[in-house]
Amino acid sequence: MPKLSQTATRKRRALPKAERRNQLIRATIKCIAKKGLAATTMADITNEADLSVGIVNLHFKTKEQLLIETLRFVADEYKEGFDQIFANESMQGLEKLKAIIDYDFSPKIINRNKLAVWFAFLGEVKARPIYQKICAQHDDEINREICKLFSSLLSKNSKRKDDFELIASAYSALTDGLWLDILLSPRRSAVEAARNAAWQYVSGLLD
Amino acid sequence: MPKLSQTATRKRRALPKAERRNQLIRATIKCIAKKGLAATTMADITNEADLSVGIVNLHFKTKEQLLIETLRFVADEYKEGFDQIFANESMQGLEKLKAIIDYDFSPKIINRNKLAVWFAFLGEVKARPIYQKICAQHDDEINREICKLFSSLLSKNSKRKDDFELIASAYSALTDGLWLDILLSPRRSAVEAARNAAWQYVSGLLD
DNA sequence: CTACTGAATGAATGATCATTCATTTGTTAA
DNA sequence: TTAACAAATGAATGATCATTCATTCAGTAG
Repeated sequence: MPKLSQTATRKRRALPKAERRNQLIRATIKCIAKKGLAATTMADITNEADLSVGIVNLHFKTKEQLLIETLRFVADEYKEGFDQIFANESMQGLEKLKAIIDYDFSPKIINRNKLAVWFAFLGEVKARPIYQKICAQHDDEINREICKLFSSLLSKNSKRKDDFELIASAYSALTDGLWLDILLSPRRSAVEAARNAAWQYVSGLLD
Repeated sequence: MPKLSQTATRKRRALPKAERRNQLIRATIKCIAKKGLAATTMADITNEADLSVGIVNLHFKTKEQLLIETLRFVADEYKEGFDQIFANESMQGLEKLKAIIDYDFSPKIINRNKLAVWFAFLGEVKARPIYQKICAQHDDEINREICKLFSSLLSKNSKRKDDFELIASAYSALTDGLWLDILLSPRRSAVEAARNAAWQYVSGLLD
């Protein structure tokens, strides 16, 4: 039985469920970036959110569930911005690819906390099929779009027109690798250099 | 006080220290690949090695130390093979780069357990400076060599000769991204495709 | 104001796990 | 053969942590 009246400085306010869940997910992202996936405890997360320990089990059934939804949150956020660009029919071909590159290295995506979360989960993928599934779902759709884009971009390039699938996966791998680079060595210049590297790869293909 | 005589089926044999340490590191690699870095316990590791729980603290002071040396093991192993190729003076320029690509996608390096270990640690880098340091140490040296290589390869290419640093980091990022790809979707064809993608990138630069 | 609802709290619980160390066993030098 | 040493064992310990749930409290309908 809890003590009767603590000197509780905490203000209690009921928030819409969706907002509480978001608040907890944001706290989880911060904690994973700060302490790592392995070392992040429920107490860390609820402290970061300035809430009580019991609350995770109220809004998410378990810690595992919170982690899964945190991964989904990060993945969905990326995909949403990506889809917006692809849905924009006023852009075509190279212009669209340029927009994707700008997006991939914009402050919205290049956020060290979120990059840390993304790679923390990727690192557990072999052991946790559920993480694998969440990542793969988006990757497949993205890959299909990128493939289409390169297919049309290269259709007039007799030398490379048949390699569009290989090129699309190289492009995606390059982006992943550059993100990892930024996470590992957060030099001020790294983001600009990464964007240039991605752009140079693409423009080199289209000579 | 331990019980006096179990029906112990385990054979006890003193092994040279270095061999026991290697045995434990190999078991750690297997466990991290199977259960993930977060979920791997000392009991898992010592079970996998068919040894008793106390042995890790005998040969490595703590679990953390074992993990650090496991990361170092994987990193060193890669670097050793890389250095061998670079030290071979009978290869030059493009031939050497081709050898590096072959090495990067050879069975020695493309081992899903080791890839899983590598990315598991990378995912914790932001939270654990020591992991960062171990990875960065090799990366810097490797990057310097790759830079030199591209610098000489591109020296006669007036269009790209000044971009060799950008190109070298794109090349390294591409390799990392392709490894990640292989870890995530272990299709039978992925390794061949990855090698081709890397090679295509390089040959595209040299037209 | 009162009663009701359900969000939020946090002490308590029980499970898991790294680490310790007294004891056992293999190895080797005398 | 034996004594001395070092390697290995694994039960016990204590720390950490996720989860539970009785209780508290804020908001609201009547």
